[in-house]
Amino acid sequence: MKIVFMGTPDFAVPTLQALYNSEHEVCAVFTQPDKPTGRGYKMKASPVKELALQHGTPVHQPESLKKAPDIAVEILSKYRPDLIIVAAYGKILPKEVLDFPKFGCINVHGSLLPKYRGAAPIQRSVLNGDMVTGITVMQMGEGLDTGDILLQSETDIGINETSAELFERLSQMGAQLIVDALSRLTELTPIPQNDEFSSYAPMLSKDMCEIDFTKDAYSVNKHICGLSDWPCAVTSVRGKRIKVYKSELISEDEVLGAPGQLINAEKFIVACGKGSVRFVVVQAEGAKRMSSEDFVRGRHLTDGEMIGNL
RNA sequence: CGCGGGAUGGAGCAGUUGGUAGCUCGUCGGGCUCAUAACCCGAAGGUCGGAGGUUCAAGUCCUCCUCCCGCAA
Repeated sequence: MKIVFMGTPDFAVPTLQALYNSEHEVCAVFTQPDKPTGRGYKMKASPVKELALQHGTPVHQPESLKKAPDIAVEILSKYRPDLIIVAAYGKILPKEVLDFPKFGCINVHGSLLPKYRGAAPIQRSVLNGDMVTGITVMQMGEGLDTGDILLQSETDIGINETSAELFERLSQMGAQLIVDALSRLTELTPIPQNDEFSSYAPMLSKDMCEIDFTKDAYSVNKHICGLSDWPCAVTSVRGKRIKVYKSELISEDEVLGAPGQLINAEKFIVACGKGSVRFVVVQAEGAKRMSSEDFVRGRHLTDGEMIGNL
């Protein structure tokens, strides 16, 4: 089949790679426009664009499909795809595009729909402390992640698993599930989503990053896991901000100290409202990401010291 | 040319008004111990990111460069 692929971030890369490895033909790729980003505002291409360029696939980066559906259709007319596959593209597809290919548009989504429709399904599932999540492959409709479900695959979320780690796993699962779906596309029966059980997973923002140690240890741990790698949970040590990339749940029920108190400086274990967590990977301002052992070593932290809220 | 912090033995940090480089850990050797990631004794290991400059003297001051990071997008 001739396929047009639409996607942007790392999550979409394994799926695109799987398509390149398949017998299908990726005739064009759509991705978000390059953006000035990082220090110095250098222009940066999306991960999907990088992969597409390596394979010499034509890349299109329209600002909006919805505002100019005629242009989108004009581009698609050049390729005449049988199918469009969408993975975290980040733009709304207008009806004209959805209806263009013979087999319509198929989307890979990082949650068990109808749960967690929207931008940040993976992080939200971690933040909320869910035990299970998964991948949904669906036929796209006009609403936001509301299309009929073709295939789903579940996976457990590890107790200390970060969003970044889950991202990696789910992106591989997504690629596999798309390949499955393609191989038996005509046999699959689309199942409508039950809107009653739907929920929305809004984008993450930086104002939610501060760690609240008055919460129980399970929640604090999930807060840290859910926000890693980005935007990343933050707290402060001796008046300086630190990011916490990875943590471990140490204990859950006992009250071990004031919330935010270091109960084991050497191991970087911090008391929460109930229970405690251990910081595993942290990063100070101006410094590299490092293990908490290294961080603690140079700073000579002491037991009983308070973390956060400075 | 968005704002700002940093680069010091293998790792993480300190280094005061410029005067021969310290700390915690690791490594190696030895000791204690039934034993240990524990404890004791000892040792090795640094062109202080790079290039210039000021000075009797520069990790410390000035200039340029490279790399890393925080904020903001």
